[in-house]
Amino acid sequence: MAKTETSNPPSPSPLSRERILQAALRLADEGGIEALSMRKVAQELGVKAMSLYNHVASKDEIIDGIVDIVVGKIDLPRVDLDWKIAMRQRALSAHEVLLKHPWAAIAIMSRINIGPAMLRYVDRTIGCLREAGFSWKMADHAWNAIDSHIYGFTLQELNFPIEASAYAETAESFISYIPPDQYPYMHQLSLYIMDGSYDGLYDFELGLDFVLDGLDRLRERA
Amino acid sequence: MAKTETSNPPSPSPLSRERILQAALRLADEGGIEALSMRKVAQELGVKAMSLYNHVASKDEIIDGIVDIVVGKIDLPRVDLDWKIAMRQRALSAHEVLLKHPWAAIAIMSRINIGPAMLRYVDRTIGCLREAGFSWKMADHAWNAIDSHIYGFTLQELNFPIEASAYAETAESFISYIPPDQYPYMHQLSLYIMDGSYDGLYDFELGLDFVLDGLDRLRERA
DNA sequence: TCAGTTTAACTTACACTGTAAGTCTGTCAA
DNA sequence: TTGACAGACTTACAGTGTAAGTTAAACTGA
Repeated sequence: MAKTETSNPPSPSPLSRERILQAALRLADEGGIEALSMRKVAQELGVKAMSLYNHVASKDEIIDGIVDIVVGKIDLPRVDLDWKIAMRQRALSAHEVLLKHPWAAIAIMSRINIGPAMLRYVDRTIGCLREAGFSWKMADHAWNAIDSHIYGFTLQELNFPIEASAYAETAESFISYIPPDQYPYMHQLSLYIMDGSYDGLYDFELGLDFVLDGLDRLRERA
Repeated sequence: MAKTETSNPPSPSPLSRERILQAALRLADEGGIEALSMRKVAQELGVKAMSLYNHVASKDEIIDGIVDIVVGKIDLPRVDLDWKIAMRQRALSAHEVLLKHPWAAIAIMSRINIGPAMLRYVDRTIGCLREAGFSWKMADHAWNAIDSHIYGFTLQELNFPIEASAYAETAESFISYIPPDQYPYMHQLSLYIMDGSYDGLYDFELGLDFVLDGLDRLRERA
């Protein structure tokens, strides 16, 4: 007899670690990481929860996996460029990627991640700084200072609306919690944001340049 | 008849929002925020879970409450000091407090917090900067840049051992994940940490000063 | 003093979570 | 044809937050 057409792919779409991670990533992007459950991932793939365990060891492994996928989207620093330009590009790319996956920054900061993309990312960063003349110790400190700004800034940003127009609205809805007699400065600032004389948006590059310039002076002194 | 001795305090230790928050804070400090459940908090107080709802609206309100308690422990910036000194003291105090309550940094960064301690903390910070001559907009940006460093640095730090000796051990346990051919720079750096030629500890004040110095130059230029 | 109201505890129940453990079925090699 | 195995399945358990209803004690006004 002729073989059935199912013999090539044993099922219309066989489960795999890759397909599970993609589905989980989709769910996290849509509803945040707290919307991620084994049952929902399974449902997304037309399968029961326990079937996932044939391909991944645990939910933690799934989260580690999608974190590494996201980290893999960050542009690696180019060693052929001036270190400051390379670090700036890397930071801007990281900032952009983390905004696209709002759950990711916290996931990265609250767990130890040693996926391949993360290791490559850190290795290239330290390498770029080392080649620029930083000592091992200073390269390590520089990387830490830059990333402190990337993650700290982005996390603060994610707690607030990104759009300037929404910002004025948000200020308006919060102003009732900020009586002028108790919190005079915050009250005043909120008024400025509400009447549009200031968009309230922060500038990622401002703090980034403070750090990069400081590192530059340190490098020249050495 | 004489009144029973229970008439003064109706029970040996009546439940209250305050007592609930203290118990929750204790639990979070001991086992992290994921160890915090309504049932465990209740048990800690010799009571059943649902009784807590007579005093707090939800688990979220408890978390908001303990976050605000922790924020309240941070030294407020003193307006009578030079802004840079005041901001440095505030940052060091925040860093110290966040290390004492390792769950708090993430809780602060991943939720909108408008408790009284937080409002006072932000108000005094903006006020201090405003009195130092920053415009409203620049005061806002300055506050954001400084806090990006505080939270970003502390969160990275919390994922790693604080003790120098533990650092070398940690490097040793992770080195097998870092083959030298794939991650040459990280491998090298790990070796330096393992053999003790570098303690691997980061310096909170390094990045902090980059930000403060950058802000200072901005202020002088205005 | 007694009835009525209020407070704050209680129990029960529901829908959800991650995952340990065991079962069934279809494909392939020998 | 048979045995192995992979990969799906079901069931079950201990945990979660909290909606809903109940009970018992304490305070209040007549």
